[in-house]
Amino acid sequence: MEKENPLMEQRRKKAQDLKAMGVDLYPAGYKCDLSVSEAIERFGPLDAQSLEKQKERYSLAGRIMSIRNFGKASFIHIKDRSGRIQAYLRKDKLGEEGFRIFKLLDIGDFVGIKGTFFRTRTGELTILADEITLLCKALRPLPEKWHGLSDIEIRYRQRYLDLIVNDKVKDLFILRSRIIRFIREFFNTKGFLEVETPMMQPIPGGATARPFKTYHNALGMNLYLRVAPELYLKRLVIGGLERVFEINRNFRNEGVSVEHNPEFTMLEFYMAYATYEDLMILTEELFSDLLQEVLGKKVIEYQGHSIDFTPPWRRIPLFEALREIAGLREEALTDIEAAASFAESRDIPLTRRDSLGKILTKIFDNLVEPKLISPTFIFGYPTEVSPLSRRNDKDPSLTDRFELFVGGKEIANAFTELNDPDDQRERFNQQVALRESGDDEAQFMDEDYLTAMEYGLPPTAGEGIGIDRVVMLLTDSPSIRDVILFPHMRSK
RNA sequence: GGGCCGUUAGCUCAGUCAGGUAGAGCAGCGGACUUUUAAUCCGUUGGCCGCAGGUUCGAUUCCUGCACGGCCCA
Repeated sequence: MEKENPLMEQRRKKAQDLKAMGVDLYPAGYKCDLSVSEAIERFGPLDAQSLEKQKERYSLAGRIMSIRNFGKASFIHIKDRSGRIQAYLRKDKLGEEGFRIFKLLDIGDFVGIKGTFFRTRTGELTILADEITLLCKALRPLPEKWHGLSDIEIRYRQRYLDLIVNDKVKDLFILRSRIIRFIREFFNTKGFLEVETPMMQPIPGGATARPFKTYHNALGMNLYLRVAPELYLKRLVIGGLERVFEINRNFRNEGVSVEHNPEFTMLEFYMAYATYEDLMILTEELFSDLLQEVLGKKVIEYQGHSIDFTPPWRRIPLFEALREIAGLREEALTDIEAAASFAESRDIPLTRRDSLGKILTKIFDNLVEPKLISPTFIFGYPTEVSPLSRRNDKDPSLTDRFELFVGGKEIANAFTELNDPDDQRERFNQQVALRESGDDEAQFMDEDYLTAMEYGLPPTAGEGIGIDRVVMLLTDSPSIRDVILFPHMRSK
């Protein structure tokens, strides 16, 4: 157990004194007449004279955030979920004993306050307390009032302190919640059914990523935390649900960075009878409505860039982007040697087993992706890197797939689904071959999914959108850790 | 995994270049103060200087290793 610092000893002493006076340090509940914002809404518009006439008493509750003492009177600010408000405590109003109890309270304690509202000399709406009730004694001191809490490590590890002290952090997570609520409503309105599919899967599929492994004792089997819900959602489309979506966590066993957390929130949705081109239009509508709803505008500022989401967005074939933006010569698109030497000339590291598609992907990630600031659909991905996507009718070496890039980040991945079970089997076989040659991100053979597919997956298009990255964009956050309440950290 | 940077009081930070046993503001504690709001004024407590070694008469400071964090790269 950690040694208590002197500040905590003093607080414990005060707690003892309060207890000795018969004060309950941790009472159950408190009846609040108003939240802080309701109080401000109701009494904020009134001037000093009209407030004088209001004789009704109201109760509020919150955490003490500051105390300014004046001998026989004090000003404090208390904060609840909705805001902060000042309270004025006077010895002649609280009484001898009430004031003595108040003097034993600290910043960080929760209190209930009952009284009437008035306006101070400087015009601030304030509750004049005639009763103060301790609701919870805090034994540890809060971070400092002026500089607040800025140590990034403490902010992430003890997010509750960050939330108490940094109002902007609270606002950000409220916005995150509104974003997710809007997305949910958007899909519900369009006739999509929200579903939940397994987080623990016997065969991890649906994405090119390394899974976390776990073990089920009673069943005596290995399970994997899902890297994507994709194959289960498509089983539901086979089952006739036709329009489904899921907003939930995916787990990928990879390093952490400003753009990666091992568990992250993904939206996936599937729409029968649609194509990936229909999804481009749907995605434009989703974002443009989302921004209008939660920000009231369609243009955002992200890390110094102004980004306009007004549709339509740019659509660039992958190979054209590689030529025009990365500066790759035409022949390197089909010649692995030329592509590899181009990559090496730009200091892009390759491994020996990298296929042409992999090399082109790496060139894209390094040279094109960072430059795609305004919303851009890149489409026409090679079949070999798209094992679940339908082949393009005109060029079967490519698939009907797009990725959406905004602010130099990949935000969404979508395609017309491969629904030919024989082709799917071949693609799985290729993945298995990759895995056997040492690529532990390659996918597994999934016979159960193939069986489902043999019953008939209607023509369908599906898309995944990284929710954390969307929240990063809309809150101008440089790191994914800023938009996840409890980002993963090494244990100390 | 590699490179660079950081870790000093509850919080925010000086001090480290040039080694001599640690400072400020806020918070806390004591005192004055019944309309303040970073309240003010007087006084004052508080530190394994991330951890472990090494060099040295002496290390928060120099060296090495480790831990945790940040950024960049893989």
